[in-house]
Amino acid sequence: MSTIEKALTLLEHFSSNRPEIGLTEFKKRTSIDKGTLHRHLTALKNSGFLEQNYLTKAYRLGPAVIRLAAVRENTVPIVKTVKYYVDRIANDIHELVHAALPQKNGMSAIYAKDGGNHKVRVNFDEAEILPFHATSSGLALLAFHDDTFVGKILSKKLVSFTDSTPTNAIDIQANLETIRACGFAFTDQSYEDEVSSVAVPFFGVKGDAIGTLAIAIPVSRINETFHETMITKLITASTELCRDLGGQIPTNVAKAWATKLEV
Amino acid sequence: MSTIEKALTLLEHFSSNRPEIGLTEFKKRTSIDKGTLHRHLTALKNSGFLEQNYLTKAYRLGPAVIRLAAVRENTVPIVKTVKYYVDRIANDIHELVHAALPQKNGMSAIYAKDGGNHKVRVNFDEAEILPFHATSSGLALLAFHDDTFVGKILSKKLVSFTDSTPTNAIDIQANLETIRACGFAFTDQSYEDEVSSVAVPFFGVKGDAIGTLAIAIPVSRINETFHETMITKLITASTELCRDLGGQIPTNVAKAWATKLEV
DNA sequence: TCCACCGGTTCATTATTTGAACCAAAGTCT
DNA sequence: AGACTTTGGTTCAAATAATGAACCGGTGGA
Repeated sequence: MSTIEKALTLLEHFSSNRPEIGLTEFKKRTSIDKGTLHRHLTALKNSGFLEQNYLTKAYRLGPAVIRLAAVRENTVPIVKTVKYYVDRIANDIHELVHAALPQKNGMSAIYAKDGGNHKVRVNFDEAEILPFHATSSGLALLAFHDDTFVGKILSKKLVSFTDSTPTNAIDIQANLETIRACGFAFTDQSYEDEVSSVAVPFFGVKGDAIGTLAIAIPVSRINETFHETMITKLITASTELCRDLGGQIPTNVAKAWATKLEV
Repeated sequence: MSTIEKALTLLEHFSSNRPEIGLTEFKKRTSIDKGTLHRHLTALKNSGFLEQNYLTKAYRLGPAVIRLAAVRENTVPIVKTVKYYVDRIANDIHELVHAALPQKNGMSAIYAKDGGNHKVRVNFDEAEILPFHATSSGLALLAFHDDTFVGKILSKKLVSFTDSTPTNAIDIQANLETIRACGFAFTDQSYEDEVSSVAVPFFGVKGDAIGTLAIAIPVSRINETFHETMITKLITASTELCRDLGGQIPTNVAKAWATKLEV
C-alpha cells in the first residue's frame, strides 16, 4: 500500500458520529506510529482535506472536500438523480429509504429519506459506513461486483454486529448467488436488532453495480405482501435510475426483475 | 512537499470545465514524470478519490469525495448556512452572488445564485478556482489572512487574465492595506472583461477570514449608489453569518463596517 | 509537586518513491 | 498495408522520502 493510500485511509475514520479525531485517538484506532500519523495528518491539513480545532487540536474534515464533491456532482450527478427516486419510494411506502455508494470498506449512504409517520422508526446515520457483509445494501452490491473485490472483502475478518450477522464467507458467497438469481438482497437483523432491510443494485455503463437503493424497516411491520411491494418499488425505481444515469442492467438481472414485476 | 501533498495537488486540476483528465494531459499540466503520475493517480483511484472512464481511460473524481463532503457539511454546515444569505442578497439586488472558501491556490465557490433577470449576465462556473490576486473574493480573503500565507501567494507568478489584472506584488500589498481599512474588496475587470465585483470576508472563531461573500456584476450596471447598496448588503449578511457560525469579527473590521453602515 | 497524558519533533535507519527507458495497443497519415 | 504518432501503462536501479523509537514541552488533574 502506498503512502498516499495509507494517508487517505485516515479520512475513512471520520463520520457524522465521529467528526473530530485527535492524534492519540488516531493512534488507538490505527496502530500507526504517532510520528508517521502526525506527518500524514499535517499533509492532509496542508492540502485542505483536514483542519484543526484550534482549541482541542483535534482534526476534522477540511474545506477541500466541499469543492471536490461539487465538481463530482457536476460531472456525475448521482446524488441529484438518486434523490428523486428515494423520495418517491419513501413517500409511497412511508418507510426509511436510502441510496448508497460503495467505498473501500462498505457502503456509504449518499441520500436518505424517512417517509414514515410511525412511532417506531429506524434510526439512520448518514455518511456512516455500512459494512458489506452485514447489510442488504452491501450484499446487493457485492453480488454484482467483480469477484476479486468480493474475495478481498470476504477474506477480511467479518465483524459480528448482532446474533444474526453472517460471518462465514462461504455462507455469504452462497447468499450472493441467490441475490444474483433474484436481483435483490434481503437481510433480517443482520446489522441492527429489530431492523430488516431490502436492497437492489443500480448499474453503470459497463453493467457493473455502482450503487444501491434500499429500504430499512422494523421487523414488526414486515409481512409477505409488504415485502413484495417494497421489492417492486425498488426494482421499478432502479430500472428508471439506470436509464437516467446511462447505466446498463445486465440481461440476467433484467430478466429476474421482469418476472418479479409480472407476478 | 510530501508525496501525499503532491498526489492531492493533482485533484485541484479537476473542475466543472475540466471534469476528466487523461494521463498525458496531466503530464502536460504538471510536468511530473509519467510513471510517477500514473502511480499517484492509481493510488487516488484505489482510495476512491478518482475513477476512470473505462472507454477513454481518463480520470475523473470518484465517489469517496461525496461521503467526505457529507460528513464535513454535517460537522460544519457552512454551505447550508451561507446559502440563506447568498439567496437573500441575490433576491434583493438581482445580481450574481456567491460565497467562496479558500483552497490552496485560490477561492472556490461553494454556492452561487443569480438573482438577475437581466439579459446581460455574468457567466459563473461553480467549483472553478478563482485566483487570489485577480478577484475581489481572493483579495478580501488575503487581506484578513495571515501574512505568511499572503507572502507565499504573492511570491508565485501572478497570471494576467485581462489588461487590468494586477500582477505586481507591491501594488497588491498596498491594495490589501486599503481593503483591511475599509473591510471590503472591489475589483474592476481584473479577472474577466466587463465584470466588476465586490467582496467581504467572513470570519471564524479566531477572527481569521474563513471565506467570502461576493457580488459579480457587469460594469455597465455599476453606479455610485448601487455600489454602496451592494457593500451594505454584503456587510450586513456577513455580520449575521459570522454570528451563525460562531465567528468573531476583528474589532477594526467591525468598526470599519459600522461606519460604512451608518452612512 | 508529581505524574500522566496530550500534541508535536528529531534523526539515524529503512523502505518507498522516482523517472528514463521501454512496452503494447489504438489511431492516423502516406 | 506499413510506418508513424499518440495513448495508457510498466520496469528497475538510483535517489529520496517515509518511518518510528526516543524525546520535548505544555496542560490538567491527584
